[in-house]
Amino acid sequence: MTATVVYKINREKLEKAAYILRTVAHPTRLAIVDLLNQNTRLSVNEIGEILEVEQSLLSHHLTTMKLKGVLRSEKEGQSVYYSLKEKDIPKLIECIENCDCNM
Amino acid sequence: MTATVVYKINREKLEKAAYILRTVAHPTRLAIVDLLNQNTRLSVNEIGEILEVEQSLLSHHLTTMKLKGVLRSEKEGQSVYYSLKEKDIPKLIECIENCDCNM
DNA sequence: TGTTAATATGAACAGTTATTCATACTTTTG
DNA sequence: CAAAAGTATGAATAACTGTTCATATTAACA
Repeated sequence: MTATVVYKINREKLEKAAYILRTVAHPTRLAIVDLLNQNTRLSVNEIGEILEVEQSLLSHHLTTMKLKGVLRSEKEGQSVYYSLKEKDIPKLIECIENCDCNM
Repeated sequence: MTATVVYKINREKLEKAAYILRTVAHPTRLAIVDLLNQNTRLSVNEIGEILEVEQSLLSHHLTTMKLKGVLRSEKEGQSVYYSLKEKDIPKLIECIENCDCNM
C-alpha cells in the first residue's frame, strides 16, 4: 500500500539548502558568520585575532565561504574585508542559538 | 592593534550547532526532516516510498539521525516508526524554504 | 628598493562521510 | 514452521573535507 503523503520540497531546493548548510556547518565558519552578522565587515586579520585561527586556515575558510556564496570581500590596501553576502544565513544561526535543545 | 570586538558565542555551543547542521546538511536527510515535520511519524517503508531511497541507505541515514539526537523511533510489529525528536530543527528548514536567496 | 605586513594558494595527508552490497534479524502469515 | 516483509548491520570503497606547511602575491613604508 502506498503512503498517502505528497512530498512537497523539490530536489533542487534540497540540494541548494544542503549545500549552504554544509558550507556553514563548522564551528569556525559558524563563528565567522556570527561575527560578520554583528559587525557588517571585518578584515581577515581582525577575524583571525578574535577567533584565534591560524592565518592560512582562516584564509581557506573565507575563500570557501566566498566561493559558495555566503560571503563577499573587498580589498582595501593590504587588507581584505569580508562581509555577509546573504542576510538569511544569520537567521539559521539565530535558530540554533535560541534553541535550548538537548542535542 | 587589537580589534575592539568581543566575541560572544562560546566554542561548545558552536560545536553543538555545527554538529546538528552537519547531521542535517544532506538533501535526503533534509527531506526526511521536512517530511516528519508534516507527518509526526512515518515508517521506514513509507519514507522510502515517498523519497524513493533505497532501503539500506535510508536505514543508515535514519540510524545516524537518531544517533545524533535528531530523530526518535518506535517499533510496532515489523515496522519502525520514526519521528522528530527536536522540534527546533524544522525551523531551520523553514528559514531555508522561505529564503529566496540566490545562493 | 628592500623589508615587512596582509592575504592567498597549492600540494599533501589525515579524517570523515556517503553509498553499495551482502547478509542478518525479527515479526507476521500461510 | 517455512517463507515473506520490514528493517538493521557491517565491511568495503569512493568521495569529500579539514588542516598543515611551504611558498607566492601584493601593498605599504623606511
